[in-house]
Amino acid sequence: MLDPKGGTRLLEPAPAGASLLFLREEEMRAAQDLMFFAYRDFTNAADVILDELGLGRAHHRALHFIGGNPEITVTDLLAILRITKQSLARVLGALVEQGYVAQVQGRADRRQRLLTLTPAGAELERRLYERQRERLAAAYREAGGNAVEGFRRVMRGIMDESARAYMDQGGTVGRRRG
Amino acid sequence: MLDPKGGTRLLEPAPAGASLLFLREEEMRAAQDLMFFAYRDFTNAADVILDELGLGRAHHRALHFIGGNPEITVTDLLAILRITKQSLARVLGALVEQGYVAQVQGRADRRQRLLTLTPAGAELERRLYERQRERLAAAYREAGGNAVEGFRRVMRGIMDESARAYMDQGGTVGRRRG
DNA sequence: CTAATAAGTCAACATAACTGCCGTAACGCC
DNA sequence: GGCGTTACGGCAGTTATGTTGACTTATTAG
Repeated sequence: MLDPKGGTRLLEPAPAGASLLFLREEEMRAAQDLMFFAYRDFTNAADVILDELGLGRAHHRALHFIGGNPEITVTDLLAILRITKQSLARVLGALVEQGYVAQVQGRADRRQRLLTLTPAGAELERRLYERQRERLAAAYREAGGNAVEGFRRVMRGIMDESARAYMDQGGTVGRRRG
Repeated sequence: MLDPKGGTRLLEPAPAGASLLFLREEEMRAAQDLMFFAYRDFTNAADVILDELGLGRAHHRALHFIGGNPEITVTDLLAILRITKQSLARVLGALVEQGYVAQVQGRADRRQRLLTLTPAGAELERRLYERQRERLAAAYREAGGNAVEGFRRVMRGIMDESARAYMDQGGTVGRRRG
C-alpha cells in the first residue's frame, strides 16, 4: 500500500521487500553525485577570469551578492555568505582596494557602510556571470522548461528556510524592490 | 510580442523590447543563487559528524567516492575529485591512519594501491550519507517525482561530459558492475 | 546616560587547495 | 633486456579561505 506503482518487476533477484529501499538508496547516492559534479563544474566556469585577476571564488561570491543587493549592509552580506567578519573583511578589502566595490555611509543609520558595485565591479561581475550563464542556459535549454521548474523545486527544497525566504524576495535581502 | 506575459508593469522605466531578456537574466541570476544555497546547505548537513571526528569535507568526499567505487585506484579517485596528488595524499593518509580506508596492492597491476572502505569507514560513510539523505529525501518528497526527473536532467546538463559519463555508468568509474 | 549594534581590526591558527621536484617500483614495448 | 612510461609516495613552500577571541570606535536606541 505504500508503493503507488504496484508491481516490482526486477531484473535481478533482490531480497524480498528490499527493492524499493534499494532503489531509493541508489537514487539518493546518485543525488549526492549530482550535487558534487554540477557544483564543481558550475563554479569552475568562472575560474579562468578570476585567475587572470588574482581573485578567488570568495571574491566572486561577494561580487554576486553585492550586485544583486545594491547598498547591502555588511551584516546582511555576512548572513547570506555565512562566513565570519574576518573572512569577509579580507575579501571585501581587496575588492574595495581594487575599485570593484564602493562603500558609502548609511543615511538612516550612519554606522552602516553600504556596499555597492562600482561600474568596474558591475562589469567584472557581468563577465563572471556570463561564464556561468552559458553553462546554465545550455543545461536549461537541453532539459526544457518543465525540467527547469522541477530543478527549481528540488533545489529550493534542499536549502534552508532562510535561503528560501531570501529567494522568495526575488533574490534580495528584502528591503528595496525597484 | 516578445513578452509572453503581456503587460510589463514595471516600477522603473525599461528599455523597449528588453522584457524577455530581462526575465531570462533574472532566471539565470536566480539559478546562481539556487546553486549557492542548495550546495551550501547540502554540504553543511554532514558537518556536525565531521567536526566531532576532526575530519573535513575533503575526507567526506573521499569516503563517498571510495564507498561508491570499492578498489578504486588513486589515479581514478584523483580524476573524480580533480585535486592534486598532494591534496589527496593528506586526506587519504588521515583516513588510512584512522582505519577508515584500506589500501591493497593491485593484483593485475602491482603498482596500484586499491582503495576500499574498512567496516569502520563504511559505517562512517553511512552516517554521513544519512544526514544528507534526510535533506535530499525531504526535498524529493516535497517536489514530487516529476520535479526530481527535471532536477536530474538540469544537474546533468550543468556538469562536464566526463562527469556525465561517470554517472551513466551508475556512479562508478566504469570497471566492475556488481 | 547607558547598553546594544554596525563595522573594523589585530593576532593566531586550521584547512584544503596549489606548485615543482624527486624517488621507487612496476609495467610494457621494441 | 633495457628504456620509457605509469602509479604512487613524499618533501618543501605557498596561497586562498575559513576559523576564534579580544578589542576599538562610532552611532543608535531605550
